Amino acid sequence: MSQQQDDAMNILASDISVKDVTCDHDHRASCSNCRLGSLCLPIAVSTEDIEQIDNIVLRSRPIDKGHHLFNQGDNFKSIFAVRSGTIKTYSLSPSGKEQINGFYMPGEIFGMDGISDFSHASSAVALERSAVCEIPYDSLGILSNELPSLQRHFMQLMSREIANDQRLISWLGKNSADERIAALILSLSARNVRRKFSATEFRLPMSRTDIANYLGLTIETVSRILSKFSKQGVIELQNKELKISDMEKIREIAGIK
Amino acid sequence: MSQQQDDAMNILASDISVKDVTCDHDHRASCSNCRLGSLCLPIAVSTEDIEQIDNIVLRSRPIDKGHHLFNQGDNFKSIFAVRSGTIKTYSLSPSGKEQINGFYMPGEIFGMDGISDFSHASSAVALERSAVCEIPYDSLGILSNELPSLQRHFMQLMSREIANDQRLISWLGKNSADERIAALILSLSARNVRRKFSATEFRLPMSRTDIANYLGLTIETVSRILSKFSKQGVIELQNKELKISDMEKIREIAGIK
DNA sequence: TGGTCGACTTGACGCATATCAAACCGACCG
DNA sequence: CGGTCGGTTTGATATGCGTCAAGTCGACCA
Repeated sequence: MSQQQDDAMNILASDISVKDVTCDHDHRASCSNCRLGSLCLPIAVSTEDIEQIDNIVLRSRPIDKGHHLFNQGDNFKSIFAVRSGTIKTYSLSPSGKEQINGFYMPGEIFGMDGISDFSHASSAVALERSAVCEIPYDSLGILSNELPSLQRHFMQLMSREIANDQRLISWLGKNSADERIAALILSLSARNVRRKFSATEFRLPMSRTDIANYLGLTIETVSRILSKFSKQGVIELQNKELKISDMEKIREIAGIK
Repeated sequence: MSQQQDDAMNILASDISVKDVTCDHDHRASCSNCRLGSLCLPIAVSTEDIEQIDNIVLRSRPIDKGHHLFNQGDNFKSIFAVRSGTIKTYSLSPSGKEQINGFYMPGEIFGMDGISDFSHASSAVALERSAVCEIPYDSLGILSNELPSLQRHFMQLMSREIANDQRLISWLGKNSADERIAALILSLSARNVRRKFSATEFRLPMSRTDIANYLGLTIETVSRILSKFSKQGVIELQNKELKISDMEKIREIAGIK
């Protein structure tokens, strides 16, 4: 593996936070100087407005791998933005089966499924050491009244979540295991690009089990298909370090997504 | 089939609109006297507020079966509420395959996937003669500033859409064809109940092809399973007229949803 | 150094669902 | 009345993925 790749991986895995968060309550980072700003905040929001937002956002100390931000059924108080690391959300069916609803990476917002009935419909857990910003929903509502652009932005965020979910529904419904996995790889790649990292080399932050669960497959199938892709030369994979060797081919497998 | 059932079917199929909409521009029906009011409007909204909402809502003449309300890629202007009939939304993959995203019945809201980038991510078509209320998004934004409860309600609606989609993701990912079909039947039944109609006898407003597409199955599998359910005596089915004979059994098949 | 454990890989086999093909049925039309 | 057509049902066969089982690899620890 190249040094350049190592660098990209390290940046991806640890991102902004690692040095910032060594103190218990890190209030130094703010929305205005956050490197993710334009991803998570409305572009339309002016500098003064950002300061107001800053005032309501709570910044947590780092969340260790495996620790929960909230659990299914908890009272809904806040939505969250990922600052570093990866968060997965999942729900348990009445019979106790886990279903992963999404993976959230830096700059992405989650927890919006709790708004409708003031109780979280899913649980959120850190897949690696992560940091998040917590945005209390009450404060957000009040602030939205003063900042129409903020309100619009949140509608847009929720709308995007809806569109994303519906795209996932399409994949799951009628695509083969090959297509699903290729599509996931492309999704991770695109989100990496959005954060100005490599489109072709990154670390899979989740386990094979999580990938399988998310895509509605078994872990064996995921493993087999990743091996097949490797043998075909479209990817290179060592543990969780992924390199896309043939982007065109991946797109083709995914159905030109 | 009983007379009572016939009545229920007719009401379900035609609902409020048929007599109202024979004139070209029907402005008589209003949110305040709409029988669906409490389903689609915020319960918290007061009577005076409803009048304000009334002012921004456009009521369309009936949409004939097969006609579109909007197409994928169209500029986003409004969201819609179903007054009568059934609307399906679907998107086309780059390769041209259709994927149905949802079926919307009276009192339900759709079109919210267009907010994020001002362009509809899906198309909406009437499965039968239907009527809808169109709510211009601009007016809604302005009005929301004056009516905080309206804004909250819309956040809730979108949140519910997210939660619904995520539930669908769970079904599609890891459930058998039997479970999917049983779950769809239960969903239709529950939505009927919500509108104060029969839980056990109603008309399937969509074709077998649509059911198959929505659930990620083939039409043959859908047909076979519906036949099997009939033979087992858990449902009775003649064309699109459905009667649930053994609700417990359906729940059991669906996995106690 | 060797041992254990969890995450992952690989192989053999079976089943659920897709695919292919044909027949049925009601609606509409000449 | 017969003919055609779209939507649906039913049957025979193929296959993709799940299931079960065994094996590999790396991390951690005594």
